[in-house]
Amino acid sequence: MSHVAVENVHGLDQQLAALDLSSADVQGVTGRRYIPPHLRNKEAAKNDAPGGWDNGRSNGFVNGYHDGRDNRMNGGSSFAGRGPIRSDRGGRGGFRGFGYDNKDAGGWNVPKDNAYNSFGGRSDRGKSSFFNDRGSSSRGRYERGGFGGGGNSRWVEECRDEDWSKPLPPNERLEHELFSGSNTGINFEKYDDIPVEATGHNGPQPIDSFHDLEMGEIIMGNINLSRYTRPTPVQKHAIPIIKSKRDLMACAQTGSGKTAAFLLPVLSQIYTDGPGEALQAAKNSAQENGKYGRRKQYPISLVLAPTRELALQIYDEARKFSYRSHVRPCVVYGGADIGQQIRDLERGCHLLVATPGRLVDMMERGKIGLDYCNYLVLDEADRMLDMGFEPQIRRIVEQDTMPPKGLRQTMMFSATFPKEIQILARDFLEDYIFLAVGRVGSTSENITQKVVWVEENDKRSFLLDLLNATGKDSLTLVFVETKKGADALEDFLYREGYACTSIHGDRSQRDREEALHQFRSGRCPILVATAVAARGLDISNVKHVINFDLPSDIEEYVHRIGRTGRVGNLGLATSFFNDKNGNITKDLLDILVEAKQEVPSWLESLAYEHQHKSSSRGRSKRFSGGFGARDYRQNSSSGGGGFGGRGGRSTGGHGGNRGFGGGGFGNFYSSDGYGGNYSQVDWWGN
DNA sequence: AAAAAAC
Repeated sequence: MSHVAVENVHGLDQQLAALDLSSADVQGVTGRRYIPPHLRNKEAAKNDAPGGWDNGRSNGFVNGYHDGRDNRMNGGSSFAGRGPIRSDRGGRGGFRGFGYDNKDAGGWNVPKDNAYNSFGGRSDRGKSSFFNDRGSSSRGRYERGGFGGGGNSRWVEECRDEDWSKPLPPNERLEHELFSGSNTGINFEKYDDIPVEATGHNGPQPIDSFHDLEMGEIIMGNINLSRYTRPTPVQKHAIPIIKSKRDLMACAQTGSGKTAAFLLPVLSQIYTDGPGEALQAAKNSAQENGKYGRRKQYPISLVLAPTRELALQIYDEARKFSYRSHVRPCVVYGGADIGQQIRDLERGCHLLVATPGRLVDMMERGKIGLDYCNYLVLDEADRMLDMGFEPQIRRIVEQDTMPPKGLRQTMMFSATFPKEIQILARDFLEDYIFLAVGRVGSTSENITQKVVWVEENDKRSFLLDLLNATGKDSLTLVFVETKKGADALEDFLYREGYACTSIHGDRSQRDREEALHQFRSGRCPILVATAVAARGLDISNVKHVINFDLPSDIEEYVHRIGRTGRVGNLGLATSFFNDKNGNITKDLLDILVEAKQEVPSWLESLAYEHQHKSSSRGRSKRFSGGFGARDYRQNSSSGGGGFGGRGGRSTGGHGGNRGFGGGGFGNFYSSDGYGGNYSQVDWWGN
């Protein structure tokens, strides 16, 4: 294989040295011969690794993981010598029953009970006999509740003549809970010159300040509490578009504030307009079904997301911006107790965040009616409309009681939006404005992107070196392609003494949420993840995203690395590339060039080879099968443009790699059997 | 040869 000849120039040691990590305290690189970290200092490990924490790495820290960290105390003696505890795994730490279980005991919606206190201060509310029957401990939570309060006639009366534009009284405890998070403020000042494209007739002027538009007392109050100073570029444009009741397809870079870009104007509009017909519908449902527990909710706004954790995250944002309002946000998603979710819905639901499957379930159970849903948001819209999700979206949007397009307002957001999916998306939009902030599908220049050649067998060793070079207190997100691969890598890292956890679709929802929590909190600063964590998740302090396995399409890559470098912060993304990744070569190269990143000359050469060997490759495979007769390939962004066709591109100037670009290197690869492989392989079948 | 999304 090609590796033989590459080794001297692009061996692991040289590549590591070139990575330029901030605390590049990488071992085993000094000598000529690369020594895998887990084979180094085996003797020393026995002596200087008390408790086995750093398992042979004697440079004083293991991934910034201190002996003094408090997770150590959770370990029983049985963990001596085995590394940190994974408190999210039942079998490992014996630690379950502390964290999540505790939360569970109080009901997963405990925070929402607090949210409901936003109705507090009205001592006359919700004192139904139903809740008063309960024991004192639960009454404390429920008696300030509002709409869900059981007695229907009272509830109906209370809902009458409410002015939704006026804030409800503050609640200090809830306010603290919602807004004490650390990184709510977004600093996007330096992006004023970002290119913006808005097409569609009569688009409104962008705003420059949150005060430029009348968003109402409640929204402005919550913006202040969130410490938002100025709108981000996507917010500047999307907010006035949504406020002027236009449909919208919006593309903006990862981490640029898309969630608030739709939540703020939608909620603002709901506060201004009030509940309208939805209130009457819920009232009727309540009257027809006298018993508590039979009521159907008619949300005014629906937000759909492709993963459960993202839905949860959007819901958490919605809680902030609905503080002190009459709007009660809810979230429903699979893998969690549906009974709990139903009970929560029945306490009132005006803005619903959902994953598609569970929402369909709720609709079929008669718990949710979309008849009065005036606002529909598809977050990560290209994912929501791809082959896996499209039927469910049509089921929800087109084949039920939701108002048709034109009557409802539809908004779509994503960082990537392949042309093929944009065409599909038009089915759901009416007279929409297309908004592109930055170039669609491009990456933030705040992210330093590195691509390194690593053979499969070297990946683990290389990963350990990267982890060891990562500073303390910074989070590292490691993406793999398969769920099995995630488990295997997590086990490996665990055995090597790293505080890590994992998230993927085969883990229980409880474990998934716990893993994310452990990662977010820094307790487990390494998270091994599949695509489930690629999109939308906003985790502060992710310093390094590692593509242990590169994804097969470039959109996935863009979203993955977008977990770092958010809201103006700097981030690092390192991708392991080898001859299994030929399918992404060209698109990856384009992304690197566009984001003004250093391009390894071997990647350039490979892209050139690839272009020659198979001209019709691109992202087409994702779209060629699933959409019937329509030709979605016509716009494939990866089809055109030859190697030499990229204007203004310098092929030299890549430092140490100079001299290996150009035809010679490429010829070497192809003569070595590399190229021949690629023209044949269809990556997930055929 | 995959991930995700309901039970």
